[in-house]
Amino acid sequence: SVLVGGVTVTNATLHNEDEIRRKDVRVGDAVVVRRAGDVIPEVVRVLPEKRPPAASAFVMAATCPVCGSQVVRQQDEAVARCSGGLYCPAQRRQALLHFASRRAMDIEGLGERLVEQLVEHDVVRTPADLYRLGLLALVQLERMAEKSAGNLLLAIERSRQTTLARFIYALGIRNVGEATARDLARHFGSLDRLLAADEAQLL
DNA sequence: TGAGCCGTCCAAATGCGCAC
DNA sequence: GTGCGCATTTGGACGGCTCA
Repeated sequence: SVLVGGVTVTNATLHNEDEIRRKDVRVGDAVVVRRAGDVIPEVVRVLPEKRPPAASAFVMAATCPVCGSQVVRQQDEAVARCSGGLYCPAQRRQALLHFASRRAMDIEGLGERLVEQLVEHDVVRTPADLYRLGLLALVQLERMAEKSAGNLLLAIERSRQTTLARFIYALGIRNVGEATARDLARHFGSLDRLLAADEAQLL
């Protein structure tokens, strides 16, 4: 951690692998960090005069550190992704977090720590599993007593009453954000018609 | 009861794909 | 080329809750 403008910074973004190469950032380098906006810390440049002799170049991992699946980077894309899909616990966690987020299904109380536990204990594998959760399973978890468990179950129940647009957005399909989800919902009108359109496309 | 934990929200910047 | 939408990044404030 370092102090930048009176704020402790523990991590700073470098955007992607290409950016690391463009700025020639190596492991062990001293760097200049600036705050973009209120809080976002950004690595601006390297201080070459402070580079340790043993500084090594960054090498992107070939396999996912969580599930061991191959790391794939499509041609013309900047991002490298784990190819494990929902088999990968890290991807499962993020899918659940996105599903529950306020702008998606808005399940209050389902945050990072709780999702972490649900995935770790294999209680929840897909978002659909959330709707099969019971009080007994929840109160086994850390920092989850009856009050919290009850509140969470209520929030999950409430989320059943949602809009088609929110549901589509909650699925976490790449390149389908809120605006696209709204467009799809407006165009198809119902989930059945959307699914039917999908099947018609496959035939 | 109070300390500490947890979840949520927000800010600005940037990369990228795509439509026009 | 421009504009839009999506995704992602981090720290701090705040309210609700758990637990010793």
